[in-house]
Amino acid sequence: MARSGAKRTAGQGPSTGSEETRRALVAATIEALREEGFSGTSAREIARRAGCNQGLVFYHFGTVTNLLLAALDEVSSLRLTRYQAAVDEANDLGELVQTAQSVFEEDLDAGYISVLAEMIAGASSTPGLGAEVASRVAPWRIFAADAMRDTLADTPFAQLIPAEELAHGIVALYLGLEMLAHLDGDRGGALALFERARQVAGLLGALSAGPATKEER
Amino acid sequence: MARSGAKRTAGQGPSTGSEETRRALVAATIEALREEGFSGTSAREIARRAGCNQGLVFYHFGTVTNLLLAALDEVSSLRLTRYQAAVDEANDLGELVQTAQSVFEEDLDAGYISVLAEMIAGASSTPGLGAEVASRVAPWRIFAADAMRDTLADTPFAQLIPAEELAHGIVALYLGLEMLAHLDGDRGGALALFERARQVAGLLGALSAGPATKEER
DNA sequence: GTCTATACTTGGATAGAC
DNA sequence: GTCTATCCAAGTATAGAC
Repeated sequence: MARSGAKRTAGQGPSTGSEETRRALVAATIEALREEGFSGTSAREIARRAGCNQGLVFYHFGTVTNLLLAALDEVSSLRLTRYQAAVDEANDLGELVQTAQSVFEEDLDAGYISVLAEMIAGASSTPGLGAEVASRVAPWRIFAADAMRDTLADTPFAQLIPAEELAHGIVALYLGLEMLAHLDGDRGGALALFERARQVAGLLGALSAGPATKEER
Repeated sequence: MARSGAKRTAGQGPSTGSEETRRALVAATIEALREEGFSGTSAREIARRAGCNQGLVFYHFGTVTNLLLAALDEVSSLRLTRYQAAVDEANDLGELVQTAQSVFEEDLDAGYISVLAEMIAGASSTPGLGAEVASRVAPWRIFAADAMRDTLADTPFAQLIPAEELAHGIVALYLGLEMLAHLDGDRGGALALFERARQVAGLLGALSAGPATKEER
């Protein structure tokens, strides 16, 4: 709401009024990117969703573009943390795919990947934005590569295809699946693929590990 | 240029002045979508590139959105024809991947998939546009499914994963690879993947067909 | 830090001359 | 069919009051 009252703990507590507004603006930007797309995410639309005045966008972030990037930073940080936690829980390829599916559905529901997709697509329209977005997408690829490396370490696939190449493909596929699912409001196609991947992963796991079921490490 | 002179064969030849202008506008729209993105593709920007007046966008297409869709139709028709020809030439999975790679580079150079990506991303910002875009993307999936079916018909993969599911993934991957390549102006990641896919395809082909090299059908 | 008001620009769309 | 001129809405950004 960003009104004036509601004084904090006075000693500049964990979140000042200013920080509160910044946060509200970032959250509103994520929301707007997801629901209105890049070109629909104007300073006025953001402020409306944040429940504050349009001028605050410029006071706090200077330009709309900066706020868009702050939103992308927020999403990136939020999701990479979540992805890491999810991957840490997975013990084999099958579990990794299973985990990826839950996370994918979260992303779809919350529109996080929409934010990414809108920023990538929107980057063409603003000089210099492409590089900024690219530098924020890079960690996603690094994360995916690390995850691939860890999970495929002692399987024959590590020799067949390098983790970096596979990671590039995984990120691209994830992005593409999100866009298609969002486009026709139907995640069925993507979910069927995850299901199939899980099944194939189980099959491959059984083959490469031999008849032994677990604890062979 | 869309000026008045240059009379045609008088009997309403293969392209009247009107048709010429429509074509110029569509071509300019494709160009603009690729270079300026969805939000940068305004009636004025399009007219500037077409070398004609801004009002003609509305005279010929009613709204900018209609012109955008006409551009998407053009790209879709152009590329599906090309894809079909390419697939018809391929005799096995390896050749199919090889063909897909050339076509992918064409798409990247000409920006055709950028047009698709921008329209998908931009659809969020205009009510009703999503459905229009979706109906124009559907043929791509159908095409991919048919291509998969034909190529995998007598391999064990046909049993392992249905053509429709695979097709959905292929389209998503293609779209995602294009967006990433366009974002950081580097197609290396995508090309490495194609290269790897070709290699794996060769390996799988050899396995599933046995030691025989060709003409086993 | 936040709000109101406003200057300036760009874009969608139409009217009317040619 | 095409162009010029114009209206109106929406967007970015800034100034100044509170």
